[in-house]
Amino acid sequence: MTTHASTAPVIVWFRQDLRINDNPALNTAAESGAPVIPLFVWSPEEDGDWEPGGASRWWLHHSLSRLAADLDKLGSPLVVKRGYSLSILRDFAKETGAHAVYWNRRYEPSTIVRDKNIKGALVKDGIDARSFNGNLLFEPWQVLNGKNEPYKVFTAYHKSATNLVSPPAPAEAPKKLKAPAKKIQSVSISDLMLLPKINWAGGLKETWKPGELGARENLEEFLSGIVEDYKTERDRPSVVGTSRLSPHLHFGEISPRTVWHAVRETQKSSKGSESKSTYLKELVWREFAHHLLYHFPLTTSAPLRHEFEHFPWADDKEALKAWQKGKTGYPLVDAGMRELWHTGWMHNRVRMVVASFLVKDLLLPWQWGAEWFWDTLVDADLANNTLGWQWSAGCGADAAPYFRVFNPLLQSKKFDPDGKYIKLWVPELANLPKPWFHNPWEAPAEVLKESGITLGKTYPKPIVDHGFARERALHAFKSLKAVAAK
DNA sequence: TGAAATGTTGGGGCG
DNA sequence: ACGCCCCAACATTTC
Repeated sequence: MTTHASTAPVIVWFRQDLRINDNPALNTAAESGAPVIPLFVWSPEEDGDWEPGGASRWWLHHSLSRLAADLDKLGSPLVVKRGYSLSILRDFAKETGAHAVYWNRRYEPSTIVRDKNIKGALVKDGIDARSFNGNLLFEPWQVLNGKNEPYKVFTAYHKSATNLVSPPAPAEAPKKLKAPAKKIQSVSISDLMLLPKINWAGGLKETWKPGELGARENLEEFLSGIVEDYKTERDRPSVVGTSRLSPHLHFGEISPRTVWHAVRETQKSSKGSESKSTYLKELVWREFAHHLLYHFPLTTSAPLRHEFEHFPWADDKEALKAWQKGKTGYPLVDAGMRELWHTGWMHNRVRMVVASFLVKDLLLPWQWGAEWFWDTLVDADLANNTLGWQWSAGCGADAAPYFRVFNPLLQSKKFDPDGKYIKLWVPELANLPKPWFHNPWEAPAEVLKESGITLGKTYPKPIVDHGFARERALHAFKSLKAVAAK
């Protein structure tokens, strides 16, 4: 095959690396001097229980369009296909005479199995099938403790990982790509039917710019000042105090190496060094999530701590619905759930609050929350989503102890003191004066009347009393310990 | 990356 | 001047 290397094309199989910068698979292909065929295969069935949800599909549609435009400019258009990855890759390699297929790794359990299988089949066909690390700072198998086992505690993982390797500097995009000699059949991105049939994506469109350029812009804006106060401002949902890179990182529109090095670079020269370290640590949390998913693949649906299999979860679909719709009667919770529904994203501080509320106040299974987030988040990511929910439920690695129950009222007063966030997303409370927008159920009758609010009509009464719910949750947890002791 | 309950301390009012 | 009490502020423990 090496004899054909300059004329036989290389297929670059795009997946969750929808960018042309710092893309090892693409760069290796371009540097080989051979014609490069960029390929995307839409095969959601292969994601098993975790087919991309509605918000993710919307994002993917737009991200693919941007990638296609960038690849056009580089000289070799994106080929889009629909079907089973294995048969498409084999047939397509045959059809084009490709001698190689390159891709960047993904780490979801079902993807790993699939990709291993594909690699084996392609190699059997005599094809140079190679995978690269384009999506992580540290490979999950690189970071192990003294006993050669995966870390289960973040601080230990963080220390070990950052001591072990310093992430390589990002590589630039290829200047141009050699196109294959023959024109190649492709379906159009619209044919993949990724966009919703009913147009509910208006809020997403207002909020986001999918694609590599949008990712760059968010990074630039973050670096131009926000990052310096990240440590404190990241906790205030009414403020743009975070990088808002999560969906871009999920789809690989920007590499974690790029973000890591950009932040490190400014850390040398300007202020906010502590805040920048805090941010870098968050990037390592993302790594930790992938590390855990790789080593504990069952945790997408089962608790890592087995005693939680016996947890007495409630089975209340009405309560779930109230939570999903942002009608729990707790303004901060409702604001978060409505922000999610409207924008496909939720501020991280509020994610912790709504997750705690679902799991501890409503006693509903964390898996229900994970599924809802999966469908509604534009940054839905199996590793991060799994870690987040297991952490909130107290059943995961390095999880918040179960008795750590967030008080939605205190969180609201602490992090949204002026109610800006609440009033943005729960406009029916807009006229309520301080402090009653935090806790309308405790507001004097005349205040409610003046603000045009009738509890139970214009805004719900709390669906559960937090004080009672907290005791109930602690009691449920105690029963679990009793079972575990037997 | 929690919150509530309980314990401790120390300043000030007051007899 | 002194002891007592109250209570806010802070610290520690517990869930």
